[in-house]
Formats: sequence, C-alpha cells, structure tokens
Amino acid sequence: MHLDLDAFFASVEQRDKPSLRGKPVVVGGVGGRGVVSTASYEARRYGVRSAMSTREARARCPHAAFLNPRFHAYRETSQRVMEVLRDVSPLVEPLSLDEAFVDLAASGLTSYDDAAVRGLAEEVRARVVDVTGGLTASVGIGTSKFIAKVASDLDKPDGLVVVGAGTELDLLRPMHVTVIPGVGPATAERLRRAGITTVADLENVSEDELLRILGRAHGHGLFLLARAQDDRPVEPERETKSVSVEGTYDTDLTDRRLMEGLVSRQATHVSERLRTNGLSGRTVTLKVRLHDFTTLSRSTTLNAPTDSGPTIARLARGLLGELDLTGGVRLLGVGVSGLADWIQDDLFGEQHPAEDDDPVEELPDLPDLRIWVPGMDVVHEELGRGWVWGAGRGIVTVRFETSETKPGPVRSLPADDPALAPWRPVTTGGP
DNA sequence: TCTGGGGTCCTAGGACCC
DNA sequence: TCTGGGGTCCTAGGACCC
Repeated sequence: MHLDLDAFFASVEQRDKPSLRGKPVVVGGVGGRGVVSTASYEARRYGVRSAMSTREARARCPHAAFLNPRFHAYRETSQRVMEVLRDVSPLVEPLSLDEAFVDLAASGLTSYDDAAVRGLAEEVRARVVDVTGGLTASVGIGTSKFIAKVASDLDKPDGLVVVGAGTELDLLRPMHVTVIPGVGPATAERLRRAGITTVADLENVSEDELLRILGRAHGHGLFLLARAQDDRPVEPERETKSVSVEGTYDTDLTDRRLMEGLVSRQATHVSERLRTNGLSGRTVTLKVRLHDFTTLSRSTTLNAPTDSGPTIARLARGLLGELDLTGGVRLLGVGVSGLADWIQDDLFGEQHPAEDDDPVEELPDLPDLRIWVPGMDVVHEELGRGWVWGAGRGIVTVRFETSETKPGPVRSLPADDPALAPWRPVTTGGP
C-alpha cells in the first residue's frame, strides 16, 4: 500500500486556520527567491504548482494566502498518520512527511482479495481523517511498491485504487515513461530521442539497448520496472547518510567575510543536528551556487568523524577559500556525510582517570573481552595518537595521525597489545 | 531578481594498494 | 625496457524525489 496525504502542507494550514478553508493557499518560501512547496487544490485551479517560483504563483493567483512552512506542525501530524499505519503492519517505510509504503503482507491480511484489501484501506483512510483532524489521504494498493505508488496517483485527492494482480501491465503500457520513479525530464528526453515515450515502447527495447542509452544501474532498473518487475522490500528503518543545511539569499553575496560568517552559522546548525541524532561524519562538503546558477561543491574528508561545529565550520570556510566567487553567490550550504553511528568519545578527558583504585580481583585479565570501537582514540609509543579504524577477531587496526585529513600509517595490533592497554573501551549503541 | 531545501543514488576519473 | 588486474576510497557533478 502507498499512502499519500493530499496537498499536505496546505491542508494542515487550512485545518489550523479555518478562515483559509475553501480558499487558495500556497505554502513555500515567501521571499523574493522562494518556490512553492504545496498548493491547495483551490490554488491549483489557477495553475499554481509545486516547485513553481512564488513570484509566478503570485502572478497566477494574487488573492491566495502565501504562507511559510510550519514544519513542526507537519511533523506532528505526520507522526500521527505513521502510527495509524504501524497499527496495520510493522513494516512501514515513510518516504517523506506526507507519504509512506506499508507492507500488507506483514499485516493481518492473508490474501490479495479485492474486497478485503479495500476494506482495510478504507479503514485506514477513515482513521487518518480521524487522527489528523480532517485531512484526507489517497491510497494505492498493488503487488509491488511501484504499482502501489502509481495507483495512489490515479484518483487524487481522497481516492482509493486497487490494481488487481495480473493487470499491472495493462495499466502501465499506455502511460508515459515519466510514471516510472527515477524517470525525470533528462531521462525522458534521452528516451524520447530514441523514440521511446510510453511504457509499452520501453518494454519493446532490449536490455542492452537500454543500458547503452541510460547506463548500468538506471538501464537495468528501468528494464525491470517497464515489465512491472519490482521486488524491492518495504524498508522500515533506513539509515541517514548525510546531514546538510543550505540557504538561498534574496540578493547575491559578494563579501567573503560575510559568506564565511554565514557558512560558520550553517556549520553550527549542522553540528547541532548531528548531535541531536547521535551522528558524526568524516566528509564535510561546501555547496555554492553562483549568480548564474552554476553549482559547485567542494569536500574534504577527515581521518576521524566529527560532530564539532567549530571543526565543520573551519573546514567549510577553508573550502570556500578555494573558490572563485567573482560575480556573486546566491546560495551557500554545508553538509556532513560519511556518517558513523558512533561518536568519537574524548578518552583523554578528566572523566576517565587512571585505574589505580578499584581493581577487579576476580577478572584480572580479560583482553578478549575488551571492546575496541572504531573511532576511539589510542596512542602508540612511537607513532603517537591515532584512531581505531577497524576491530575484530582479536586484531585492532589503528590509523595514526599525520595531519587531520592525510591518512597516516596503519598498524594492526593484537587486541591485548600493551600499546593499546592504557585506553579504556567505550560503550556505544552499536552491536 | 526566473529557478527552495532536504535528501538519495549513480557515474567517472584518479590515487592508491596488493 | 614498456608495462596486469583486481579492488577501495575520494572527489565533483548530475539526475531525481518530495
């Protein structure tokens, strides 16, 4: 099942402010360079669409209410909906605040029986209206993620479509290639030049030909989806891969000192979000969009992960210094990727005094039980300070520091090597 | 004053290692 | 005395999604 909340941000605004009900509402950036996130159906009648510039939306529908997003309200409402879905099945994969897949095979449902499936879906839709204070959802049900997602789009808003098993290709064949997730304007144009516009066209192309046109991963994926072959599982817990903050400024920036200050603030924000989520990462990326919309990125990778605001800020400012910014900058952004789910503990800190008192008599020597966590600090008589790079099977691999970003020498030591002995294990949320 | 912000995934080339 | 074949990691950019 795929569930999609109708005009989500705008609907929440109409729910919370009754005077907006039945009227055109546009949620998005209201500044000079803002774009539309969501338009209510009333506003869509005037041609206002997601991703349209707010400037154009104002021209098309001047009497609409233009609102900045209130994410806390959307998050809170979204959580209520996700709870309803998790009551149906433990396998719920949120795609965003307003969308999720639910694996009905992991629910109470025992067969893909039309009446039973519809009954369940209508129950979910009613409960969503209930817990959200009146928001409607469009639901699609199919034998795969792909089909369910296509189905949820067929009868918006407030719709329910069940695609019968075995009828998938009848549905897909006449449709434009852009119904396939991953086929956007660039891919559609490539396909069009090869004479391919519908799913039926796509189905008649050999895999080799598709690989030639689109490359390995994309070509293979499309070959399968064009045949309605999709066995991707519903994944309830996907790990965060990166955290970033960016901003577009109403007028182009030209002052480097100002830009450095803005980048530093963004780095602080990224650091706060990393810490809130117990994350740290090794790669710091600076993103810059120039006055002419060309977009640059520069990144640097540390030897050890960080969640430190000053560190991220210093590296990001350094990357900014490498760029020619003549002509002005419209966007700056800072991100951290290469995330680890552990944080580099400060093992040099005061909270870990030398052992001395409190020896454990019964368990005098347990090198095998020592837990070496990747990222923890160690020290070696000759090589100096380093980090645990990998650990397992009684061997600890340590990378020693020569500079912050240049990898130093790597040494593997037995887990009970005296050179490692002074350092205490850390406990983490890991396995 | 055309063109957001938060993400994911893929590709291609070069460095580096065995 | 003219040069391998993996493999991984890093960087930069691009397509795409909501």
